[in-house]
Amino acid sequence: MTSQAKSRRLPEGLLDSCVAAFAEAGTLDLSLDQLSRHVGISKRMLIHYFGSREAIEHRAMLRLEDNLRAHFAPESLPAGSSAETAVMALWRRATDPASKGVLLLTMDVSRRAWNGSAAARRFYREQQRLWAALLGRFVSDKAVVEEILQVLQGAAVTYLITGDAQPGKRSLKRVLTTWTARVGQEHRKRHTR
Amino acid sequence: MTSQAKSRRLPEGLLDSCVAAFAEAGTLDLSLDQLSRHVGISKRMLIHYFGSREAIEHRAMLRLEDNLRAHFAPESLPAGSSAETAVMALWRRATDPASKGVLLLTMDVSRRAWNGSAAARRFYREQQRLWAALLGRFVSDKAVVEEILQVLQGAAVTYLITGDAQPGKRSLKRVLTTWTARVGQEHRKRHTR
DNA sequence: CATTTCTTGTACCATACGGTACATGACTTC
DNA sequence: GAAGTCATGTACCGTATGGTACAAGAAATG
Repeated sequence: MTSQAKSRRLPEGLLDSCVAAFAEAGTLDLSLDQLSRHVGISKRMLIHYFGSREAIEHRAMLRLEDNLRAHFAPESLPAGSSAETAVMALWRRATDPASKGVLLLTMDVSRRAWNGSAAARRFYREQQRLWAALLGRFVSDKAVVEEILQVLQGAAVTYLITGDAQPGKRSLKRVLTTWTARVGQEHRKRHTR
Repeated sequence: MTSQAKSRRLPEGLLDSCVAAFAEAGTLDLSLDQLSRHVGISKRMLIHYFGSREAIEHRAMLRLEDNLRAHFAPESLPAGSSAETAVMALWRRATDPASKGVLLLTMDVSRRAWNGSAAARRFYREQQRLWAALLGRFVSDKAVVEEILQVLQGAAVTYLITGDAQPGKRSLKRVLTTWTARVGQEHRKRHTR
């Protein structure tokens, strides 16, 4: 017997309902009873379909990963836009009130990651990779991409706790403008030398 | 009857033992049974002294706040050092393996803050204020202080999850060097104009 | 010394959790 | 239509949790 002991084929939309419930709760720490109430199916059947609570969490993470990949796809950004407008668009999308639950949920997964959950760590790594690739389309300097990633994470924490998205926005803008300024400057130097 | 229903005078060192146990666990989510085992006192007596589980958490947060204030006191930094060396020293201290539990614990409090706990929110606000004041001693530009705060938080998340303190270190250094470069440049401009 | 108050251990309670046993009915397949 | 499989509800189990009842010593206080 391999790792997945048993997991029947899920009814249409069940997994999405679970992810939606988790997002609304802003955490994966929903009891099976609460979850079952939310998705309109008995706890009994949840276990029946998924096999275990852990399996629910695991599959929910995978599905969330897919959703995020679609939500933050490169194509969804205005093509050919400057780095600054692109990052600002990303930040606006991340802090969209309608997506707050999703942001909370991803932060909850991050917590599980720093608490040692292997699945959560995988999720985090993948998420970082996704964002790095996305940013890399607009920012050539890898060090700057790295810095933006750090700022984004910190800004998300600040936003979730204080409800204020402005500090993050300002910091991101600062990073981008100083970078573009420096790049332009080096350009000019190289050209006038 | 006011808010604190009952809380006897605590035995010497009890609160510190609790904070130490929380730090070792890296979270406030320790059951009373586990906590009692750690501090060598019965669960019965924990409730007796503190009044409730919630009170334990609350007082532990306050004590942790004191500890951090002492640990990151301005005097503890090399006086008259440059902004960069100061921030690097802070980062080194924050990511000291011996303090990993404390860092985990503060992040756990942050999680409680974004989950709505009023006490945790207060802790977070105070913590931000403390760091901002500390950084303000070395960095005059408030926007830069704000940015460093965001980077620090993001860097802490990255460090806790991946175990790698280098990305944070690099990003912090980047912020500082570009800032000092810009400041020096403006200085020169102003002087040579 | 008698009485009251404080301290502590043991045993317990109610609740919530993830998960299961079992029964019952529906559906398929020969 | 008999036999087996699947889907589902109800009732339950074992465990962990925060917290309490109660009793019995220990210490203070008249």
